[in-house]
Amino acid sequence: MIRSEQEQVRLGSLQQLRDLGINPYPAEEFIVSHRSEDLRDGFKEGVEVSLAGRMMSRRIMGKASFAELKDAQGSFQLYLNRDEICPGEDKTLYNSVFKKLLDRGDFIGVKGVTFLTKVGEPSVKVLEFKVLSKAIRPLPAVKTDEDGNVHDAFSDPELRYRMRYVDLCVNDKVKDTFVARSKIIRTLREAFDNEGWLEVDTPVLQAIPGGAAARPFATHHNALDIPLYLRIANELYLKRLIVGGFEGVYEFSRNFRNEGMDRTHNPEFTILELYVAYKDYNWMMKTIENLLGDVAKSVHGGKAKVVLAGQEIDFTPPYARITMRDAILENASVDIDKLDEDGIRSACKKLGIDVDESMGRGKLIDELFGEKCEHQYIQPTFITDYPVDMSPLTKTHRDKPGYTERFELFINGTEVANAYSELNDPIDQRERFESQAKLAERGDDEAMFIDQDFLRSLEFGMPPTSGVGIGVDRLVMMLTDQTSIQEVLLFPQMKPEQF
RNA sequence: GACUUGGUAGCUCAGCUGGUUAGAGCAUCUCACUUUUAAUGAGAGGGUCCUGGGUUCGAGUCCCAGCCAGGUCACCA
Repeated sequence: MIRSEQEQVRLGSLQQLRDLGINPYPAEEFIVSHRSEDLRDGFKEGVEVSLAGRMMSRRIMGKASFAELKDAQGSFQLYLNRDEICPGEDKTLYNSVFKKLLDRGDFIGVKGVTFLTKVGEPSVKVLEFKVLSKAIRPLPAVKTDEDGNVHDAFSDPELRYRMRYVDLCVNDKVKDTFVARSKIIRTLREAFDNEGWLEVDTPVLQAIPGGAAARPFATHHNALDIPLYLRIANELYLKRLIVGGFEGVYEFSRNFRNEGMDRTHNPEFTILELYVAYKDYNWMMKTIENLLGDVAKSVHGGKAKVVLAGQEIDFTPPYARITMRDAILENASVDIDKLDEDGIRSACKKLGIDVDESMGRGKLIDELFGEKCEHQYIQPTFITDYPVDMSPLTKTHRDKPGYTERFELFINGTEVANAYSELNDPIDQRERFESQAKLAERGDDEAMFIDQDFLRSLEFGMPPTSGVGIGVDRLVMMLTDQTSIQEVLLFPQMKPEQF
């Protein structure tokens, strides 16, 4: 293996540490008394502390030095004085070990006493230090000046995503994004648990990849000798649990779709699915807008207004509600209620939308909405009442024939949530699956598979239920002002690197 | 999948119509420096110019093919 100059120097230092009897990778615990931010809060001088972390920078001034020690909370300044580190004649520990053999990026543990420097910087005067782990590769040397400008940022997206560990070490804002992601998920989970809804785990490996229309990843089970698929959705399993008597179930579901990748799509992604018995989609709209208002506040210090791509998004409920028919009427001047399938098809063609004969009425309406409407909805907006043939798992509308009780939530022109009054009529559900099968014959490769066991479960009776799926990754993007899904996934999908 | 932009030192980037030994800042190494904080001063080393072909007296630069990434589009109800 070819090593760079800097790596060779570090490997040499590693050997010299060993020659001095210092284990660069010790096994024993290092007791930490404080972490950086805790120590800074209510800082007092003269406190004995022990800290551990990564040494991010050093300023050596002859017989004294300063260093930045970075832990999970932040950074803290260390002060080292030769004669306090080495009270006797032997100055090796300071002159050789600290000044020569340690490098930026090494983990060290220190024991010392807190004090304020001349310029008032809270610091630890180090009396003892210990090598905890030697780094062989140099971290990028990112520096921030007194005005907060970042110099020589580690910014190449390919390197950042492939080596997220380095990204997290040197780009503090990256860590903040993932802390926010965790907080968003925790806030959602706490809200559901407070309602008494049950968090469940359902199969990731499925024999029939149902609940959505998407190309699955296929695999094979050797012992059973059958094909299995990574789930594209978990919806049909959660409904079986409502049949089984749970009145509220939810799952943070990692789903897998074998499709294109772009700024808002990764092959694996997380959907929060929630199903609550005896509720309808009107109740779900209220629930979702209140929930997202609270989630926004939880990550923005009590404020429900967030900035996303330079625009302010207000998560304060209530959110605008508009039917799909009215949305299309407003944005494309087409009244879908007055047109049959062929009428809508020719309206699409006039608007320059690419359509073909395999598309049914619902699919045509969906194209029309996707092309002309959805990008208009920047502030949180519920689009309601979708055509029945695009929504094979949704209850028909209580008083609008041909439509369903479904809504999607759009924020910043992107779909964030999709919810229904769930279809619980087993006869109707069977017919819907059959018409999906007909669409498939007609050439629609996104039509759903028929899941006979799911139909059987409905025949045992499912209470009226409302369900929702929330795109967790997209929600995190919107609450952390990120425009790429890769920025909210710790390890976004990449082509394998050649070593 | 299509189009497009890019790939040069550990990191961030220059490198003109092809022309001596490929540059800068930070980082690294050596020396100095006992309160600095983008520490400072002096000096030094460090390169598969993404890979493979081609054109040419001569290629980081031009051409072809490939690899990887970003962006846009398609796809993803």
